[in-house]
Amino acid sequence: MTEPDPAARRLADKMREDIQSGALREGTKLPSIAKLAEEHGIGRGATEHALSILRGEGWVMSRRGSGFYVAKQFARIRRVSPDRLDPKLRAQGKMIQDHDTGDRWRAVNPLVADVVPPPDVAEALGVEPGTVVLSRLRRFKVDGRFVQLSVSYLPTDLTRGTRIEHSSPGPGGIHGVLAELGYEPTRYEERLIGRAPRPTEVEGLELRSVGAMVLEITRLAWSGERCVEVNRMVLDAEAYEVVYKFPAP
Amino acid sequence: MTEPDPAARRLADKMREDIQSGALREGTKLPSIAKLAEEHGIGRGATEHALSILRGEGWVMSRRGSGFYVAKQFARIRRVSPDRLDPKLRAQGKMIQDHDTGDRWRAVNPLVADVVPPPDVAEALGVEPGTVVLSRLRRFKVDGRFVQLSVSYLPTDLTRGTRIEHSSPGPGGIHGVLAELGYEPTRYEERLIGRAPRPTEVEGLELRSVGAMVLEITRLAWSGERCVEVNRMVLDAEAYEVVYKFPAP
DNA sequence: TAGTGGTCTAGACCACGAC
DNA sequence: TCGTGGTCTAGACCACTAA
Repeated sequence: MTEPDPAARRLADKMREDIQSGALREGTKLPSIAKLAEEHGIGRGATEHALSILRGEGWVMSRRGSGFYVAKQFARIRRVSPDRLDPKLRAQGKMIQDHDTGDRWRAVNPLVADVVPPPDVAEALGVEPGTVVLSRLRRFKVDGRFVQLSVSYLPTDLTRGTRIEHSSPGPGGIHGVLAELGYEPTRYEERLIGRAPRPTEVEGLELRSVGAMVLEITRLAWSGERCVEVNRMVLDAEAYEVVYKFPAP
Repeated sequence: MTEPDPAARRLADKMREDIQSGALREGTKLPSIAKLAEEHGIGRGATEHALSILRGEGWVMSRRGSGFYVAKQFARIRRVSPDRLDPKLRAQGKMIQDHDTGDRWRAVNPLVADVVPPPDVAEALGVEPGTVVLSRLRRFKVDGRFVQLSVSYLPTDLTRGTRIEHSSPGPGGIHGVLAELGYEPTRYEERLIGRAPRPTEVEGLELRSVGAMVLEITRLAWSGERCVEVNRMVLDAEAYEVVYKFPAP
C-alpha cells in the first residue's frame, strides 16, 4: 500500500498529465474512488493510492464526505531580496512583509521569550553554546492562509530594555530599533534549504501531513563585524517564489 | 491506505523521533514489517504505510528483499551566490560548479539544440513566443549521485558560430565565451521555488518517486540592459544548501 | 530456500457531507 | 439516509536478497 507502481502509478501519471495539460481544470470534481476503480479495472486500494500520490504532489485535494477536486493553483508570493530589506521602507513606516504581500498579511502569535538557541544560531551570533538569547516567534498569514513561521534570535545585551522586547516594537520593526541603537544592519546572508516539515510545522502552518514541503531560510544580519540577528524562517514552499537580485562580483 | 492517522501516524511519529534523537543511528537496520506490526499490535498494511511516510520524508530507505534502514544524512552542497559567479574563477580556468563542490562533480549528457523555450524564458530573453533559441542541457553528478539538471537558454544571434554551440565550450564555460563576445554578465537575478519533481525529473535525478522535492532556480543574466542567458536549474532539494550574500541596500 | 519489501484485492468500519 | 473519503485488516502473489 505504499510505493506506486504499475496500476497506481499509471493512474496517477495519467491524471497528472490531464491536469497539467488543462484537460481537467482547477476546481473540477473527480469521479469517486469507486467509479475510478471500476473505470480502470483496478481495486479501490490502488485507486486511492494513486489519488494520495497526486494529493501529496499538490495536484488534487480531498474533502471528506464530498470528493476529490483538482487543486487551486495559488499565485506565489514574490519575496525579493535585497529589495525587501531596504531601510527606505522603514522610513515609510512599512514592515519587511509589506514588500512581499502589500497589506494582505497579518502576523499572529507574537511571542517574545528568552531561550537557548539551536547550536548553529548560537555559533552565528558568536555566543557560547547554552547562552540564553532573546527570541521573537511570529506566524504570518496571507489571505487567511498560514504561509510562514519566523523566529528571530538576538543577543540579550543588545535588546535588554528596548522595544525589541515588546511584542510590537513599533513602526520600522526590530531593524528600526537596531538602527536607533547604532546597530543598523549593513550586510546579510541567507541560507536556504528545502526539506520535509516537522510535525510542529505541519500543525503551525496547517500543511497537509504527507508530501508537503517547506523552505527553511536562515538570515544572518551583520552590523559591521557583529552579527546582530539571526532569523530562522520556515515557509510553506508552495506559497512562495524567492528572488535574489545581485550584481556580478 | 493513504493518509496517516492513528496507528500509522503514531508509529511514524514515534520512529521519526527515535531517529531524530539519535536513538536509531544511520545505517541501522529496522525490524521487518511483520515484526514491527506484531510489536505494535497493528496490521501489516498500517505498518508499511508508516514506513512509507518516513521514506517519503527521507528518514529511512528500503532495499527490496533486504529490509528498511535508517537513511544516511548526506552533507549538503553549499552553493554560494554571488561568489560562485565571480569572473576571477574563470580566469583560473574553473567552472562555476567548482565553487560548489571542488573537483567532485561531473557533467554528463551535454546536449545542445535549438528549441522553443518555455513562455517565461522567452519573455525574460526578450524574444517573441515561439522563437527558437539555443539550449544547452546538462546533468550534474556529485560523488556519483545525480544532484542537478540544468538547461541554459541563449539567443541564437549571440551564439551562432561560437564555441557556445559546442558541447564543451572550453575553459571559462559559456560565460567566458559571452565575455569574449562583449556580453560579460553584469547583473543576475535568481528566482527560486520548491516543488514536487516532474516524472522526467524523478528519472533524470534518480529521485524517489514519492515525497521527493526539488528546488527550481531560474537564473537570468544581464549584460548591461540585455538579458543574455536564462539558466533553469532543477536541484535535488536534499542535496543542496543555497546561500546568498548581499549588502544592505 | 526462507525472509523481506512491494503491490494489489476484498471487505470492513468510521466520520463526515450532501440531500 | 446515502455516498464519499480515510483507515485498517487479512490474505495473496511477485521480485528480490541473503544464506
